[in-house]
Amino acid sequence: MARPKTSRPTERELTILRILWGQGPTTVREVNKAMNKDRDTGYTTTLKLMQIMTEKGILIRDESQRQHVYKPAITEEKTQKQLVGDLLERAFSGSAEKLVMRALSAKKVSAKELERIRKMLDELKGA
Amino acid sequence: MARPKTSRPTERELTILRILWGQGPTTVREVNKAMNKDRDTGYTTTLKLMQIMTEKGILIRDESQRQHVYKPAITEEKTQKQLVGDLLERAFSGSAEKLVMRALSAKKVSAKELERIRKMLDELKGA
DNA sequence: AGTTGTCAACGAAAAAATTCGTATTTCTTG
DNA sequence: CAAGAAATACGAATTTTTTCGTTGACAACT
Repeated sequence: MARPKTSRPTERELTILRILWGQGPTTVREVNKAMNKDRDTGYTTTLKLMQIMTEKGILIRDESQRQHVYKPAITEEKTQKQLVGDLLERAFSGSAEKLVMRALSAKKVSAKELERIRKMLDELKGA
Repeated sequence: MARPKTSRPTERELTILRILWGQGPTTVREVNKAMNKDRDTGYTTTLKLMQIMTEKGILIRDESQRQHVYKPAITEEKTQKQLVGDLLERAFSGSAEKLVMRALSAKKVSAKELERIRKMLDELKGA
């Protein structure tokens, strides 16, 4: 009777998406190879995950070759926006300020990056 | 044969944590009441979740009263930092800049908040 | 043609997360 | 004290997520 309804990618699905974002459209074998740098994962496990993701509409499959080629159905940008927006509500009750604060405390950020973030703030303010 | 150990709270566990952060230490009944504003949830379901969370060490239970009183075992700050740090790695390959950018595009943020975020950046730069 | 290697399809099973019914304990009130 | 209310404990069922073994298709090579 478990009943989640969010269309959020699961843990392993996100791993696959991250690999596809990094490498562009590719085959199960390549994804599985990248997967194994993180954690031992059987080939058929990766295959099954990607088949399920295709059924769910998370991936798109090109079957014109014997080795099917997969790519995300939704852009990296949209997925990331959805994920961070979701965390914003679920863990920060909607406070972007707090989320940003925690993010910057969780990870050391270079001065250069800080500068770019500041520029982004300026642009947002202008708009 | 599913996932290994993740020290990350699950979906429902996070819902409960958020309620406890907002209300302070409280009883199962109160948590369940708040829970039902989001989604229909039986009392025993909430109870069971909180019992499991106590076993896991996520919550601390005060049994001195008949109505046990629960509170988070870890601070809101640490949990949030862990969650956002985790998302940072899993979905943004460690780029805090990108995460902040997506966060600010996912949610409209007031000028006042933007100003406070800027101040935070200044302090980080100083340090 | 037979062997070998690679790949997708399928089904099943294990693990984790979620849900709730029932039993039991404890308190309250008449 | 008895009866009912309210709370916790226990156990099990259900759903989702993750994993992989097995099979069959297909191609390349001998």
